[in-house]
Amino acid sequence: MKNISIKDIAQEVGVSTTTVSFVLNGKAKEKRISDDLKEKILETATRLNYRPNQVARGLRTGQTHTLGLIVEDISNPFFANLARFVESEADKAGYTVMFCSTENNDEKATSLLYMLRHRQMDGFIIIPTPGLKKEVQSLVSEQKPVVLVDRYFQDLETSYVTVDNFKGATGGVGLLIKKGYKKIGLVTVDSMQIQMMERERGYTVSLEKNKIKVESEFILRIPYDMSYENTVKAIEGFLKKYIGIDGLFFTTNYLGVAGLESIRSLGRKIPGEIGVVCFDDSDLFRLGSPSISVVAQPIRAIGEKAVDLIIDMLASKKMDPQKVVIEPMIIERESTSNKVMQ
Amino acid sequence: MKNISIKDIAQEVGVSTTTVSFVLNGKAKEKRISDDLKEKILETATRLNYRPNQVARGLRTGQTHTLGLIVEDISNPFFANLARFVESEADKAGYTVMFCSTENNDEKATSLLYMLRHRQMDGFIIIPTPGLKKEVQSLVSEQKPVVLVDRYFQDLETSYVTVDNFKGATGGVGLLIKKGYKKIGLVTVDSMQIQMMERERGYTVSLEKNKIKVESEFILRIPYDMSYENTVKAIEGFLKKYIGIDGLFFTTNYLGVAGLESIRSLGRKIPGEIGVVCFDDSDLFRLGSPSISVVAQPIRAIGEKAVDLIIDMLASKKMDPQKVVIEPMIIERESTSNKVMQ
DNA sequence: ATGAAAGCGCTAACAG
DNA sequence: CTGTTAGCGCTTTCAT
Repeated sequence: MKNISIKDIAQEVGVSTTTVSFVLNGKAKEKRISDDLKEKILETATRLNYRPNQVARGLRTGQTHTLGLIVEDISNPFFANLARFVESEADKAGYTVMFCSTENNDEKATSLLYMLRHRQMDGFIIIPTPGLKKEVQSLVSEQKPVVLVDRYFQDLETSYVTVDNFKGATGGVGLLIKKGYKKIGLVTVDSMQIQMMERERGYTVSLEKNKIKVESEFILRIPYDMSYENTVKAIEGFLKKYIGIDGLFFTTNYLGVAGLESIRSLGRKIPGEIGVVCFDDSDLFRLGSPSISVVAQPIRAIGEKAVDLIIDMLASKKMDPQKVVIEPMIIERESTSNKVMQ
Repeated sequence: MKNISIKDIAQEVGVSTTTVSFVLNGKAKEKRISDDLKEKILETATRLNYRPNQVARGLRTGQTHTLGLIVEDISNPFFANLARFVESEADKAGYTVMFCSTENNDEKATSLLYMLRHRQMDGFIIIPTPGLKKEVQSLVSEQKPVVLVDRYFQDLETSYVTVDNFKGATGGVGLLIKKGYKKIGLVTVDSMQIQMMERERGYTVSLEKNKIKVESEFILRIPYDMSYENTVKAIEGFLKKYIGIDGLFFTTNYLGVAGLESIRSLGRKIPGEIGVVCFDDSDLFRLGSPSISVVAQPIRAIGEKAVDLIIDMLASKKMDPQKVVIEPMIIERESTSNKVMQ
């Protein structure tokens, strides 16, 4: 059974494809096509089970009604949730989303971006890898709708949606300090990307404000591509080396997960021996025992805002950079009970 | 800056678009185009930064090199991981994937499937909703490459990839029995879908084989669309009503998560007062305290197999139904320590 | 060894 | 009120 086209309908009804196209695109009124004919065309389309070929339409109109979403890793709960909200918000506006994961690899990201461009995406929502600046740059200079999410490039004028990373980290570390933890370590990604730098800055400033000396050995930087097992080992080694550490701030979810595994395997007690706060929330942090205090990102708001910005750009044809910063939420749980209480 | 097309290259070099197309598609040899010309065309294409328009190519060739993946909920870790493996396996074969979530809603699934068809996907990997049989049926009868995953329709001949749900459930419940738990409850989805029916059958048969009477009140069925909060409450009520229950088998990950929350809020101890096994693995189950024994699905194998089946169909044009059943893994953890040991 | 031309399915300016 | 026609960018048959 071959796909039936607008031509088949035209033939069946005995009119031209133009007329059919007009009716099908709701321009019957505008083009003053008789109601009788309109009905007949509509009825025939339904009867033949007509499905417009979006590829052809895309070629003709230059609009595919598809958005490209480039994330770091679709299996990471943060990005998986983001994807879900992006998908449903885009759907409301009649757009579909094409997802891809970069694994934070520049080459992969670049080729993914090319691929999406070849496929004529109408807009791009991108969690950029560190070296993607040039590619994003060219997208912007070609006036394509782009919104960066989670991170951005400081010296590149683009729209972006991100959480206030500095404030989140300050709040998270502040919570540990408030509860009496004094020797607080930081476990972060070995990356110069803005979101991580800001979280680290939040950590540093929070300590300084509380007159706690910042010890650079208390900062552990894990390369992004380190395996899960090695990450667990690295954190174990770190904790064994700096016995004095009584609190830990993780700058992202998967580091927190690995950290919990390390702490458990060392047999240390949370919060008795070590207080813990992690950036990003998850089932494990919420329901694990003990539950883990977190800096939670309002993922729904981030995803919806990113889509809304793109849709606005598409509608208005104005690409002026919009910078949206959303407030994170500090959620206090068992992992930061008062230190003195222990 | 407008996108440059094959025509621009032809003009620049001073040949026809045909020649350019041949060279670009690696048919230079076959068409015996001179090496000089070939080089010149290639060089010009690179210099002008030519990017083929895949929409146009798709219209012409009828192949979009895109697969549609319809999952239940992209934010569920099982599906998020599946998506990731599907994506990377498809990428190896030069295909891109378009993801959509149905939320197990028939209408949404139907319209998503239409949408993907309009966009001329070359193949479909589908986690079907209960009422999607007709749509899948028509896909199959139109000789489109389709693979169902996680579940399938018993009276519809299609390719599918699924785990051995019966065996997994038997093993999971068997583990509880082996450890001395006698009054085992089942928390499942109120659904007639095959994967859930098989898991329930595994539960029943496992009890029967061990001469334990199956009490229908010990089976709690939660509607798919019940909110998380209400699910937690329902499980709490269930546990309060049937005090005798000393073991619980959850047929899917999100029910397990809700169940842990219920058990925690009732203050019951795992495994002291209640043993727990859940279908599907996650960070929470692996790292929570206590850790939870699970029936884990080899997600990577499932995703890769599904893609391979589609790619084979595409290559061979043979759509014969392939039925792949993969072995689940029983992972024993703290939540099923010997009952007598407590 | 290379090019002309048709056509994939759809839209829209222009004609009438 | 409806039809003719050109064309989106690409592939491919047929001709030369």
